[in-house]
Amino acid sequence: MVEDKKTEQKIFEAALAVFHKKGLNGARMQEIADTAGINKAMLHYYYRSKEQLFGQVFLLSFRQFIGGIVTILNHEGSTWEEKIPMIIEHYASSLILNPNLPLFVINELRSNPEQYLGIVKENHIKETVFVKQLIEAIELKQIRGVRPLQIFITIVSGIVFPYLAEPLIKNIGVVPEMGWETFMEERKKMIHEMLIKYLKEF
Amino acid sequence: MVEDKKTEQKIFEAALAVFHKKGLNGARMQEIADTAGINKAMLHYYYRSKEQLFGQVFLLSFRQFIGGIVTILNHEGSTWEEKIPMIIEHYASSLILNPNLPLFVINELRSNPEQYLGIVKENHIKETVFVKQLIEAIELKQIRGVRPLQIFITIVSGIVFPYLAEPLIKNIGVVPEMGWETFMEERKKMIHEMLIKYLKEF
DNA sequence: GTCTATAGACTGATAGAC
DNA sequence: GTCTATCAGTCTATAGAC
Repeated sequence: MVEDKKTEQKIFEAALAVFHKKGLNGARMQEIADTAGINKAMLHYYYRSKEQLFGQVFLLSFRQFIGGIVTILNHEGSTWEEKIPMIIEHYASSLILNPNLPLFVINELRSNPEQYLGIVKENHIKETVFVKQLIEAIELKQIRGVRPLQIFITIVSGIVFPYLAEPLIKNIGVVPEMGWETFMEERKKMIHEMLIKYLKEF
Repeated sequence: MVEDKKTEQKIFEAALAVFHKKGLNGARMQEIADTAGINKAMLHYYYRSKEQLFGQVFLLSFRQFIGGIVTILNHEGSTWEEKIPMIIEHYASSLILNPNLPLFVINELRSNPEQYLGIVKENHIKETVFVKQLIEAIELKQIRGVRPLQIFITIVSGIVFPYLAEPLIKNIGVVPEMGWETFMEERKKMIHEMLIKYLKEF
């Protein structure tokens, strides 16, 4: 229980990679074992079943997906206006590191909505600093009276969706010519400007 | 080949429903047969293999997802400004009828990017009337100089993403209190106003 | 065309040697 | 802790009767 964290960790990292790419149904225990560079039997030795291994992978993935953002939303040292580019930047950079994460979380959450309901509900954004700052700004008539959730979803949609639909977007438009990175840089700038303009000029 | 389109069609409709909900890996031929109300052997009689049945389902689904929108984008009798709410309304209403379609298409496109590349490339939006109208408006300095693809993706993101992340959104915010329909009506209005304001006032 | 029965392949899980 | 060998269950696909 103390020594040999190594194998257990190798398995978990391999499971993360394979599950993220193939999902629960598409993933094979054999492939996870191969990726980890060990035998299939070890997966069961450390994690009992595929389902349990998956459960742990999902839990971490979900917290990774939603957790980082909550930290920003609750940041005390910045205004709501400063937080918007922070949120944009957070998603954009974490998606480069882990482009499969959002689709993985969304998919498995959709196949088993009730099973993971508890974990999801832990992450209410209603009580965050960001939302409180927006509500206050609305009351002071500094910005338009839009529901904070709508503002939040607009940011997340604008950045995350293109990554979900990447194989689609790359082939229906001009992305090949300009490059994906340039495309995403344009997007970040556009969403930021658009949102600020909409909120402040009314 | 002439008579008995009935069984073949029943199978196909069942396959649509099951594949959309469970994906290629999650779907079972048995479940499709049960849904269609016939025997499992009939699936192979009409469609040879699971893979072939899936291929036909995907093809129709993809065209359904992208085809309707291309018609709007190529509508001659409306300005770019009129088309924006049309696009929003199109996605919003088709998603109510078929909430699993976008995730299905995105998922299977991501697992086999190269296999369906040909079908995707058929649907370039570069040459559409909508894009030409936007480019013309940009040249006449009527609107801000934003890449048309960015405008299009902003609309699609804003409407489609909430449906993808529905189980997430419903539980992190205030949606339960206000209801999903109200939430989406607010979104449609917000995206429309935000985009027009951003494009026209610069 | 439609069914039942079953073959054949794959996969998650475990037993048992080391 | 780690491996090989294998079981038991599941799923696609087909053979064959009607």
